[in-house]
Amino acid sequence: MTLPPQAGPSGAAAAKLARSIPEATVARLAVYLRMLGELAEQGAETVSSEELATATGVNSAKLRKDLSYIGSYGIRGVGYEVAALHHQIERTLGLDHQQAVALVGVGNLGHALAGYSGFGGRGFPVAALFDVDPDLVGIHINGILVEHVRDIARVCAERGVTIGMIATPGPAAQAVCDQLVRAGVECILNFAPVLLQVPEQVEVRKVDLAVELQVLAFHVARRRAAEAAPGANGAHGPVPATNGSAVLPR
Amino acid sequence: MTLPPQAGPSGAAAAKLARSIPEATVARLAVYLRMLGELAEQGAETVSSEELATATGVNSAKLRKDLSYIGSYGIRGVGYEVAALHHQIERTLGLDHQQAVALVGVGNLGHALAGYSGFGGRGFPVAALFDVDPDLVGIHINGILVEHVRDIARVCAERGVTIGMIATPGPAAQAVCDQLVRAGVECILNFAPVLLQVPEQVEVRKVDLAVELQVLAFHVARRRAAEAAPGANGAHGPVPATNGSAVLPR
DNA sequence: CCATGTGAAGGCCTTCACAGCC
DNA sequence: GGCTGTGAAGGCCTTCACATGG
Repeated sequence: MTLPPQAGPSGAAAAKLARSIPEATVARLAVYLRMLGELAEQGAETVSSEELATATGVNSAKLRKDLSYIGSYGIRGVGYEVAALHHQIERTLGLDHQQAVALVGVGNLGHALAGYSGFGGRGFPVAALFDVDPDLVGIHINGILVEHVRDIARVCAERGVTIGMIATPGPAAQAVCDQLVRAGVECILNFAPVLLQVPEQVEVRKVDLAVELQVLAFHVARRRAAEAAPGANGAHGPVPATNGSAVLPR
Repeated sequence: MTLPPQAGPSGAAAAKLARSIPEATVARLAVYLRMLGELAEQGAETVSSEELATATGVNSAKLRKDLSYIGSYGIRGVGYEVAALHHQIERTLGLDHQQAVALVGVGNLGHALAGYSGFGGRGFPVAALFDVDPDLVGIHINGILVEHVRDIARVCAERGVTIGMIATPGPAAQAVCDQLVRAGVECILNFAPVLLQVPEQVEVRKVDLAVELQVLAFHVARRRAAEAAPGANGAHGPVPATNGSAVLPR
């Protein structure tokens, strides 16, 4: 939001990236990208904003505005060329280069993440696994060796890891985070229920499953309250397609 | 900010819940709640908005405004009583009643979620597990029997399930969702990478791990572009604690 | 004609700044 | 004196509506 990324000017491969794409838009671009992949598989050549918007659950005007941030790749009167748009979004999201991911903490959740095909299949090969538990260090998960947390710096540097995922218990998370930062990791996806302290240049996103459930619990409670008190306003008002947001900043 | 919260009218157990708490606030209340729990364990009696805000990574004014939606439980010149505030937030989020959760899909991710202690420990006991795989149906995970998806309606009704979690592959998700809805589930947490079609009264939140990584990848790419082009603005501008949001509405 | 791309309006949320109360 | 609670201002994002162009 500060920091207008200043387009890569010189050369034929001038990256668009014109000026700061809103965070909300970036998240949706990833969603559009997946749907475009599916459409391509189905043999579609073009999509209209209306179609793509409906398929991904957004308003078509919003979709067009989102796409306008990455340039004008639509054809008026026709729509968007599926393959070209797919390619442009990939470029914008930086998915034209693979990004090696390191996962720290292969307990319950971490083990599942290590085996999650949604990562490697989408350009995020899990390049390293770490834990402190002697029972885990040395084993292989999905063909990847689990190494000791103390080797984070060396291993991440060797394998060019750019993204770290933390799935340790809360109390261990900050120390692990510090290690990752020291190893030069620029972005961290944090599953531990703690606020990570990082230098400004490091980007953190937090996924908090307990918070997700609590937000849902709130909606259950709200509905019950509305049913119990039919008073005043006709309180059965439909859920207004609220915009959930539980991935918190650092 | 319409309608000043109007204290509980009739009866002792008058539900507060005045009028629509912003969605963003609800998510943060859950975060405050966890921190209040930790503070209570450490023996703290009161916290100031400044302390609680710093500990949870938000602005203190925002925190006070958030708390103002659930009523005035602070003491001017002092702060908030930890135990009382904890209790009020629990009430607001509907955590004073346990909510039974059903999890459909105990493959990779689902298996981890079934064993995730962060749920049961926070008032969300996993009351049922479902899958279609004959190798999985019949086994126990964490002491819970895996049942066949075809029994969703009966089992959920029997056990009073109010929240469903879908961790199936994408193509299976919609059918499972329909089953859960038929079983009377009001809220769904969806880990499958598809847009679920539900009746208005059902609330869906989506957690999409691939999207999370793609958003981070974007930031890596952005930073690289900025480094490659030292032009114009002194582009090392710090990442401004962006507000990630990747849990999407239905 | 039909669908994109976009200025302008509107809404929600955050931040400021200070009055009010302990 | 210190900290809460909140009107007001500001910013980001969404939505509308239409000019633009294939």
